[in-house]
Amino acid sequence: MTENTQHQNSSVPEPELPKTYAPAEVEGPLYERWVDRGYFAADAKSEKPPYTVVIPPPNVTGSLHLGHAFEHTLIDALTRRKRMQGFETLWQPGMDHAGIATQNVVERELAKEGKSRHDLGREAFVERVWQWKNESGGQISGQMRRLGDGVDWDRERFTMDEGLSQAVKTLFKKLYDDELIYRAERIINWCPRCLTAISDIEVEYSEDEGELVSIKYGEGEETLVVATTRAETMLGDTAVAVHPDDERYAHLIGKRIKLPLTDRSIPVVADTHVDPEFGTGAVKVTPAHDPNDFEIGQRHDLPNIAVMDEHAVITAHGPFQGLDRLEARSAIVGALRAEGRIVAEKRPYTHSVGHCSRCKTTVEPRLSMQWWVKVGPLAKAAGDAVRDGKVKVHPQEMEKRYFDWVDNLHDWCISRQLWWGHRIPVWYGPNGEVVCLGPDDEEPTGEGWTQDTDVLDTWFSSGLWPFSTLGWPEQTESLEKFYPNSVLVTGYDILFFWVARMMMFGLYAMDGTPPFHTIVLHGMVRDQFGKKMSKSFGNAVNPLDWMDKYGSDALRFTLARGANPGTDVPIGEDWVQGSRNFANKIWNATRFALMNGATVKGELPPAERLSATDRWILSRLGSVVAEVDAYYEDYQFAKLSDALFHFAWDEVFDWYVELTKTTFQEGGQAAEDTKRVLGEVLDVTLKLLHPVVPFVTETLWTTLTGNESLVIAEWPADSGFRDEAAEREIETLQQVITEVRRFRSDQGLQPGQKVPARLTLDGTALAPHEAAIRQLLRLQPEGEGFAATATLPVSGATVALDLSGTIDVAAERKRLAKDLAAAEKEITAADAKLTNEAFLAKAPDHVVDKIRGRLTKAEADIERIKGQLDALPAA
RNA sequence: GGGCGCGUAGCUCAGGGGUAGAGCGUCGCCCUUACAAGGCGAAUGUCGGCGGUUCGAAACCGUCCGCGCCCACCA
Repeated sequence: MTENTQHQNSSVPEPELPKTYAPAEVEGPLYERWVDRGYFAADAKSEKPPYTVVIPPPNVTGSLHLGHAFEHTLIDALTRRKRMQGFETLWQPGMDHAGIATQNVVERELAKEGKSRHDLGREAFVERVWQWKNESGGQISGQMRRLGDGVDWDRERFTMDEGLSQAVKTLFKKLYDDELIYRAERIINWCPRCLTAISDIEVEYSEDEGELVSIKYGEGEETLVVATTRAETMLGDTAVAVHPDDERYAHLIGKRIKLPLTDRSIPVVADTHVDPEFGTGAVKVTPAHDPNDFEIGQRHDLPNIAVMDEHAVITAHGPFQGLDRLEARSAIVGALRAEGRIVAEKRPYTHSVGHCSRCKTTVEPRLSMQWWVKVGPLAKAAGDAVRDGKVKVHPQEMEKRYFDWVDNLHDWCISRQLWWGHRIPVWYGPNGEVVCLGPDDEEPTGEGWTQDTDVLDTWFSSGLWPFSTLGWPEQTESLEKFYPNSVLVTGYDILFFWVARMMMFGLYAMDGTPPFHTIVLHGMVRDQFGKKMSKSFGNAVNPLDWMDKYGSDALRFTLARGANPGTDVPIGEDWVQGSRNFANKIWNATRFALMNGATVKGELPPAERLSATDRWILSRLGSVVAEVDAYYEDYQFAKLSDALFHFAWDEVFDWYVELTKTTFQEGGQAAEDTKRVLGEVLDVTLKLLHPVVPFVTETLWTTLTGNESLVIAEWPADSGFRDEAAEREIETLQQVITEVRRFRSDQGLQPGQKVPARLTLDGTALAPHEAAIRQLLRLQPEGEGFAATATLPVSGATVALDLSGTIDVAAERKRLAKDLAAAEKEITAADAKLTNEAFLAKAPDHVVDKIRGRLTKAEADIERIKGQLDALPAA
């Protein structure tokens, strides 16, 4: 006891580490130091092999949520490890202009001032958005710094900046010239609130309650009944369609019938699209307001009559003009009822209704002139790149979704009737000229020339992100060095929005080179009960709150630990706290090591000279390095974090460190050797942990080694050292100690209470560990008048404890009886197996051996337990 | 209507033909001089139901029940 104290005071100075782990103080100064030293700067001229990952650009509108923190943790861990492995690493930062989202936010700001964007005009409005972007864009960068994202800030890009805008124009022009972009009038998804077209995937469908009404069309003999949920569109009907084989309506096909509430008559057409089994088998056809009807209209050369404007307000002349679509619906049904044309009253009907993904307004299909990307050849190439194995998808199950999508893709509507975004580079001349400008072309200045007023879908520019950020279309050194990207890490929710588009554009613009080799799709962050996080539900968490409270390391570790491939990640505050506790544990263990002279200086002592304890931990360390590497290569973040957690805490801190205490007390060469081994184990463990928990490991490692930074340290290699004999020996030691501890606990002995004991270890593997056993179990030398009242034979050795009559015999009998029953059950089970000929004939040898071993052990246990029972004093 | 996935300890989830695992939580003892943000010990599950394959099934197959997600132009 006193010796130990002396040892600390005399030979080793107090470590520079504060006694208490305070995450905020540890993390505070590190990040800017890393940036200032240029660790994260990617050098295109470097000889090192490149490793590139782009940030999925967050919307400038916002701040980062836990989903970003999660994604960034994964990307940062990957790139930090690669950097340590000697790659020239580029973690590309930047933001997305997020067309509709941003415009909506700024319009809301304006609304507070009682203005609309039209009050400002286009130019002033766009100016206002830029202003807003410049004011709020810094938030995200601050959060990324706090998280520890090792990005190259000098390369930060924005999808609307000058260079990227040039890239957008270049690609548009190329696609246009290749006739892969065209302009056409089609039915599109229209948001009557955002006042723009949106693409198919920007529509979210939900099962909504509607009402189906049946309306009688026609006069006299020539009538039929149609069913609809959208009565208001009847004003734009230009036909009724029936199935060609439907005998009920055969006599009407080709005839014209009267359209109620109007003075028009419309034809009855035969079209196989109609399902005779559904409803009445007759469908009203409104080509201007329904995509199916539009196609029927095309087939039968029907006119398109639009009856609503961009606000979904009725424009058709008559009593309904000016009514909103919903008001019009009930008004029209009312009018029809008055005419006696409602043959079956409204009945509830659940059907799929599309909503704008931005504002949830019900989408109105609308006939409109828009710009389109002809996706056929692009999507084919995007599918093939994955099919051919040029691009790998993790987890692989997601491939199927990807194929389903790219193989069944409709043309992509890329024009938006917004002001914020990349303006379509097409000009119209006074004599009907249409000119698409490239990035270097002069804008036409003559009388009557105007530019297309639409902007591009925001995903058009994000589709170029893997190469536009590197300077494309210029053939820059960076493009040469860092394209294609190594891996893309993003959520499965934007597989179609973003990943597939990058694949299409990357392959197209970069001569068939896919934008990345590997796609890693992660899940969504959820709350601790697995519920989706949302502001309205009140379970959304600001990552900064938890980082302030527990540290970025703790948040990162928790997120990494939950990252099972492709699955959603639940997270709760308790878990972050648990990770903070882990960081604290690492902190304290390292402090202990430093106080006891752990070192990384000099060669490791030769294995022959090392104790079994040292050989065991070095053997385990090698295995863990290999294991962690394998998990990294397979993007198994949860597995690698968990492996490190258990190795560090259970094996290094709870066992190895405890065992070194005895060695350090005894001193001598063994202690010197152990100082070096302990230093080695911490050195490697901190390196392995660094990509996930960069801050605390940096502080501890630089203190331990005196080196500049862990960020640029070399990633550990598996030493290849394995010592199975030592591993078994220490395992036995652990079993003995656990067994005796359990006995002590059952006996109600206080942990600190010393007990006189006699150990008989001669001839067993445990002989060299007597001092450690005594220390860990608080066993004293037997002393005078030693009277053993409990003897535990374990692994061939015995531990006799002098409990001087205080033993709780009843408790011990109970425990032993339980153990005995378990062992007997084990024997019965093993016997049954080993006498089963079918089993013996078919089971592999190692299984049979295992069962035999189990039998032997159970038999030995029974002997031991009987001996213990016999040795117990009478109750 | 198609496709994918999931139902394992109180909660959240790993595992995956050969004696049921982790984190958090629970119970008991302890401020043992790195750490109470800690140590030691303990309890807890007919691995959704039913069939089948197998020497052996929580795992493989079939089926049913319950959940989730993605896709789809059925008025």
